[in-house]
Amino acid sequence: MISSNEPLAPMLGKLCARGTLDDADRAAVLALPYKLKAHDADGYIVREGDIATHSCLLRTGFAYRQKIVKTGERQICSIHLPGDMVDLQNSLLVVADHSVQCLTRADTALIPREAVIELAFRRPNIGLAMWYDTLVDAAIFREWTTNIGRRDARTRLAHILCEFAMRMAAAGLGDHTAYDLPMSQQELGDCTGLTPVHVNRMLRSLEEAGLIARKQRSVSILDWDGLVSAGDFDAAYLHLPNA
Amino acid sequence: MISSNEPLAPMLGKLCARGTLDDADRAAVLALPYKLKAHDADGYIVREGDIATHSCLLRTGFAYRQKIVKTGERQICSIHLPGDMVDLQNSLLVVADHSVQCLTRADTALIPREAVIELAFRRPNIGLAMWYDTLVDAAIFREWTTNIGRRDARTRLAHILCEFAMRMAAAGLGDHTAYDLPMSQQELGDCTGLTPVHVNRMLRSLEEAGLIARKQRSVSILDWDGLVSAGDFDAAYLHLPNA
DNA sequence: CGCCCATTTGACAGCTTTCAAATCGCGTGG
DNA sequence: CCACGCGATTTGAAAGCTGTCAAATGGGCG
Repeated sequence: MISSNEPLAPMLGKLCARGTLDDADRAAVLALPYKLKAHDADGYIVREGDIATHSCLLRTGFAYRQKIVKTGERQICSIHLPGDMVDLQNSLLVVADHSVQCLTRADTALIPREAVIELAFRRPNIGLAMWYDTLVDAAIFREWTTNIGRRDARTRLAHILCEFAMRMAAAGLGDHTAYDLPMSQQELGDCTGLTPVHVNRMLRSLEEAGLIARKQRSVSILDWDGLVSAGDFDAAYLHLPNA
Repeated sequence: MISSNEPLAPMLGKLCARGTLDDADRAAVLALPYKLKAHDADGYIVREGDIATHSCLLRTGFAYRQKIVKTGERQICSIHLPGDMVDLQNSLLVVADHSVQCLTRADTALIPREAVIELAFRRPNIGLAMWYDTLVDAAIFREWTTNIGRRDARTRLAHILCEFAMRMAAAGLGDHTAYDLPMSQQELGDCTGLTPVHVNRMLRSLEEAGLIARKQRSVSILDWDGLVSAGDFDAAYLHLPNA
């Protein structure tokens, strides 16, 4: 068993969920060179336009990908949990087409880009798991496009609450009926293409329907099946291993 | 030089645009086993829920990825041009989380999934180019999420017209000021999260502003800079090689 | 205790949708 | 070569979901 105080252990856990790794693969992952870094809430991990030199593992804390439009509004394209490899996207594409920013204080491990690529092809099991992981990210992007493009506000919010519940549970951060959501209603709006005012109204609607309860930013799901139905949610796109 | 009547030649062209391939790599790509298939307009290449056995190269014609929501409406998540490897996404994820459908009549080459993966890891240059290609797809998904979530209807349409123009030109299907768009206004609406009626009005608005001209489904861009500005368009996310 | 930011609420405006009908384009058949 | 028919496009009017603006309330931190 791998000691959990290995800094790269969360990455190993993620890769094992995305593919099949043998003992030598596991050791190779933990042997990657890295540099630890701490980030404040709202700190940037990557800025749009950056040239990638490192790939980033989110060890603790939450982060999100965002793009800014002409009017100054922003769109959050995905949320990342502890254990996520936040930046395989940008680091292979070289020039970052979006920013990655911290939602909370966070600890990361920066791994040189070349070391990641070298490992991916030296040990195909690992490479396939990493590739798979980036494709799951892509599947989530597609679902978010669909969510914003073709669902009404209430359904969008119910959907995203279901997604977070499933992913938090899969990451071991709470079961799928209760979790702490480290996001403001403004940020929820930036995820769903809504204004914070309307997010507030729709959350209240979900609460009044008895589907969820809120206390500060912790969400309890009182009626999972009801929320799944209200959110038109089908977890297939998350490609979770034990589903 | 590779003979252009090699059925897999379009794939080679795409991969060369996504990475650096030597002669042995090129020969290995063309040596992939494949089966040719013809599709009618609206025919399915992959259906949501399918178990992937083959990866698909779009040799001629246009295709799109789509997801259907509870109300029966659909969201188109991306458009694919001749030469695109339409299904690396689904074939590595195993269970398709979305459908791929033909916009026009199309010819494809089906390549066994295992052969693709084996080649990717046997020849890292090829693997990296394929991985890169899936990441560019992901970058386009993010931009579409942003487009739909945070831009108004007119801007969305101008943006998508710019994207098509750049990609058509990059694929050698017209220059970036005129191209044939094989989509109905209904389908444009499914790309942008709009109704066909509103697509019609906004296209007219772009036309009246002197930015574009339309004749049937062929689009002429009269004022490229104006359309780029109206569409808040920055081609960086397309990660085109010669940009 | 007091400040600051997030949340909440209400009234109103507006962009986009909805519903319907007319027009146009184009392949088919006489 | 022209009439017919069907789907796509176009247009108008009205409804509605979501956004905007503004102010009140609430909670956390120094």
